Order: sequence, then C-alpha cells, then structure tokens
Amino acid sequence: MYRTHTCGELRAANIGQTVTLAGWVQRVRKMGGMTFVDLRDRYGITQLRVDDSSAEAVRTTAARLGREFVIQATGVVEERASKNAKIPTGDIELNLTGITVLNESAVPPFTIEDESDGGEDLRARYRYLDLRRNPLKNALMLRHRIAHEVRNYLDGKNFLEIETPFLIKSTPEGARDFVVPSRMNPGQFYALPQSPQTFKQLLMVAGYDRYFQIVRCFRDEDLRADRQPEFTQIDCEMSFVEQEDVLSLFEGMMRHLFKTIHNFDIPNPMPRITWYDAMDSYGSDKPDIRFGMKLHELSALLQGHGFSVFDGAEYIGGIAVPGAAEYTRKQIDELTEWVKRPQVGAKGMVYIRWNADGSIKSSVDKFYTPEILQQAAEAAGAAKGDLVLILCGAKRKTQTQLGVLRIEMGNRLDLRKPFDYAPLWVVDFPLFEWDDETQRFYAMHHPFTAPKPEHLDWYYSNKKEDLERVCANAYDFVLNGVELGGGSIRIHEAEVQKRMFEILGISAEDAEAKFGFIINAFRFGAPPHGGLAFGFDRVCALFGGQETIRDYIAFPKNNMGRDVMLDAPSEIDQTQMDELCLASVLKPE
RNA sequence: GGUGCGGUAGUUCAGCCUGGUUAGAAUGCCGGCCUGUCACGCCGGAGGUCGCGAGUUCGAGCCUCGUCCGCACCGCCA
Repeated sequence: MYRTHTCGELRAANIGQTVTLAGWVQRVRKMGGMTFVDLRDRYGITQLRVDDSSAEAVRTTAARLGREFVIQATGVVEERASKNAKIPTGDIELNLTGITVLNESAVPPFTIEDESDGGEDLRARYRYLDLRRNPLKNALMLRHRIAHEVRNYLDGKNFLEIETPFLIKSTPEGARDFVVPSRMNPGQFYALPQSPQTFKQLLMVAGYDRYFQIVRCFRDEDLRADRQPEFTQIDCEMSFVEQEDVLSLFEGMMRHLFKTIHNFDIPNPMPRITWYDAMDSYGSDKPDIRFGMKLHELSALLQGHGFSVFDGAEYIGGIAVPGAAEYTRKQIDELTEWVKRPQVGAKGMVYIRWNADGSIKSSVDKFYTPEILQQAAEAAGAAKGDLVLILCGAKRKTQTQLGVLRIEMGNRLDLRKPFDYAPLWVVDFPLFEWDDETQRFYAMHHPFTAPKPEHLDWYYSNKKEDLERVCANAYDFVLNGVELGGGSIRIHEAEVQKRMFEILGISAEDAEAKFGFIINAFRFGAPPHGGLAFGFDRVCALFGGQETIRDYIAFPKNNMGRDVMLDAPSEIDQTQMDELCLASVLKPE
C-alpha cells in the first residue's frame, strides 16, 4: 500500500496515529538540525519533519530531496510547535520514521506554485507540470463539478445521454470542417462534427424524446481566447415541445448550476429581450445587462439643424456615460480615436458634455442651441454630470459600434464585475441574414431552424424584404455579454425543410446529396422538436470568473491551433500517405 | 489574410527612445551556515548565440528591413 491518507486530510484529531503519505515535494526548508518538507498531492499539502532524533537513513534521504521528487513518507502525526493557519493541515505535521524516494525529478523549468514564474508558452509545453498548480487544478475540478451537476439535473428531467459519431459527413453550410481521409475509401473523407445537430434530430425521429450529450465538437476556424478548434458542448434536444418548454427547462438547468456551484439565485423568471430590442438598446445580440448606458436613437431630435453629417445619416444614436462630464478634451479625443480604429470602424464621434452646473458643451455647438442639446442629452438618458457619446451612420452598423463603445466604457468605469451575474434570453431572431457580397441569404442560426408559424407567408414569398423579416423561434442564453448557448425550434416537415434549402440557394440535388438522410427521415413521422446547446468551456470559464477558456481545458491548443506539448499537427510518413492515397501538392520548405 | 504588443541568464523582466569599457535585478539552481520554518534567513558561486538572417555604422541587445515564434484583436466562427 503506497499511502494510508492523502496530503489534505490529516487534522488534530489524527494526532498520535502512524500514517503513510505519498506525493510530490513542494519545497524543502533546511534549518540545520531540522528539515521541513512540504508534501503535495491533489488534495493538499502536509508538512513533514525530520530532526536530529530521526533515524540516520531518514536524515540522509531527506537531505537529498529536490523539488517535485515523488516520495512516500511514514511517520507519526504530531501537533505543531508553531501552527500555520493558512492551510487546512496547518495544526499538524508528520514526524518521519521512514521515507522512500519513489522517483526523482529534474529541476522543473518553472515553479509549481499558485503564482508561477513561467510564461504561457513554457507552461503550455510542460502542461502536465502546469496542471499540478492550484489554479489549473481548481479550474478542472470546477469543470468536473459543473458537468456532474448538468448530468444530475438532466437525468432528473428524464434526459438520456447518448453518444453520436465523430466520423461523419462534411456539410456545406457553417464553419470550415476538419476532415479525415478514409483509407478504405480512397479519395473520400470524413468530417468531424461541428455539432451533433443532425444526429440529435434523428434521435428525435427515433423517439428518444429527451436527449443530451456533453460532447466534443470541431471547427477549423481561427482561434481566440474563448475559442478552440475542439471544444465541448452541452448538447440537448427535446420532442413535443414549444419554445416556452425549452426555455423554462434550461433556465432551470442554469438556475440549478448557479445555485449548486455558487449558491447564487438568478432572477426568476429570467429576463427576456427580443433580438430587435437587444440591437436597438444595446447594439449587440449578446448584451451585457449588468449596467445601463443603453443606446438611444436621437435622429428625430438632431436632424434638420444643418449639420450635414447627421442630416445625411440613416441613424443617430447615443449613450450616456455616467459621471464622465469631467472628461478632458484630451480624453474625449482619445476616445474618438478609439472608435475610429478599424476594430470599431466609426467615422467620428460627437459628444455632449452636460456639466454638473447644468451648462452644456458639445462638439457641435454651432449647429444646435443648448436647449436642443439638453433635450438630446435627456433623450440619451443622461443627467447632469454625464457625457453623451454620439455616433451616426447605417442603423445596425452604428448600433453595433455604439454597442462596442458601451462595453468599453463599462470596462473603463469598472461596471463589469466578474462574479456579478446577469443572465437573459435573447429571443425572436431573424431567420435569415442577407449577405451583400455573395448576394444570397444565410441561415442566421442554422438551416434546420423553423420559421415562426405566423411568418410562414413571408417564408414562402420570393421578395427579399419579406424573407428578411421572417423570425425564428430561436433563442440565445446570454450571460454578462457572452453567448453561452443557443438553440431553436427545428423544422420537422420535409416541405418546410426543402423550402429552406431553396432559400439558401442549395439545389435539390445538393440538398439530396448532403442532407438526403434527414429529409428522408422526416418522411417517417418526425415529431415537433427543438433544443439547444451550451458552450461548456465558456460556462466553466464564466463560473470561474475568467474570460479565457484555455485554463478550463486540460490540454488546449495555442493561438495557431497547435498542441505545443505534442508538437501537433505534424507531417506523416510517406507510407501513411500512400495508404491513404494522398499526395502532397504543396512542397513544405 | 490583416493590425497591435512581445522575444535579453533555467524562469520572469529591466536595459532599446538617446548605439560606445566587463549586459543587470529578482527568482530558481549549486555549495556553506542555521532546531520551529512554512515566500525561512544569512554568506558565497555558477549561469547569456540579447529568437534567427541581412543591412546601416568605426562600432548594434539598442537603429532599419526581412523572417520565425508567442499573446491579444479584426476578418472568420450557420
């Protein structure tokens, strides 16, 4: 037996017992005649003591210990002469009677401590060492607890966890697929799933009316701090449900998670906002509603006064920044430059400063009377002492820019606290998005999303403006400005599905080739159904108060999609290439 | 595909703007001292292709260009 206890469990109650621990040497403190060793495992740290009264063999072994050696230590639990209140085991220590080095360790390239001295790249290359550190250990423990609670909740609601295949068929819409060559079918390729979307719908056809899966998904797109090429979703689907059923059940799941993980009560019922209202009020389809500073349209007030930039604009909107009237001209100029960067893309910015003494100063004083400017400031939701920032241009584009500016001001004013949670549903999404460049419609959610029944006339219309206003029973779960999940009521009738492919410009032959299996399945009694999927990594990160998901994944990829520990991807042998009937066209230099 | 920031002891960084003797600090590592430490303390020591390549210059860690790598963001992510 390697150990009788873990390094995190011994307490004063164990004093007098002879125990054996095993773990890693965190640190050795040699005091001359006395040596302390901090022994670490997953559960905590226990102090070991060796002194002049210890056996000769114990003293010589203790003297040669280095960081991260793996040892087994036997001794008597004793009360410490000086206790350490900082750790749970701080009242006791082990007076060693035996010590065995199970394995030595090379000097680690960075310190295995909460505040490591290692840079990101280095820690990534030695991920297994980084994972020994508390911050990552706690992140993975949190991930486990959340997954466990998800399963608890859904199991209690009669959901079945069913696995779906990873080697599937490439689909035309959506993100770029990862592709896997088939040896037995030369020249042909599997694709890795971007989500189990079609499979979960087929499970509904098969009668498994409540399905879920915590499942890996793959997208061959560029990475971000919150985006990995392989990521995990909580994927769910239900039959015989309307939007309301799905929303309330998964609102319940999030409520359960907040309660069990953080003992936090989210609003009941959770706020809902339509996509149109979200765009008009927050300039985003994933609004952060922890703070105000809403967008207000000022077109009616500010047009027709001779300021040509405003008069020619489709939309003028402003946000009121609380207490910012004291901003200096230099600060406002800096903000103006900030919104003009390509990442935001505004042409310029107008401000109205409503000073605490009631006076008004703006960058467009020569076009407007102070009365009009004050009306505009009031319309933007400002009070005395506030600063109104105004952008103009095409409606949705300008709202998006104001939305980005709003988030930036929220950050600057420190209004976005990580452990303050404001979840909401965004509902009633448009079904389609027109793309000017390719001159065609794209599915805003995905091509299996059903149009709202009351919009079916528009759905079957051939006019662009009709199709543009078709809404879907689609919904996003948004938390603190992050889209954590989304879903929809699906199409369950072959005719409606065919029309969808037609609108998306997918020919009948193409639809048959790519999606024939699902169109065919719908001929055999598909129930009405709908569902959603949550980004599990993001859920974990948000519960952990972080924006980057990398720490919540045991072995993540770097910015370039590489695993720097494995050094993958890599070239493969010519024999492997031959077996797969692949030839390299690009000569790697 | 694009933009920004970064790359200097094992590690994290300073030095670069304003080029000039032997490139510093902290930490880690090695050795010595130390019986109540827990970020122990004290003394000593070793440790550098300044990412790589070209250019400018009498002279480049420092200036210029290219390139590779890392991070963040834009595009992209139904």
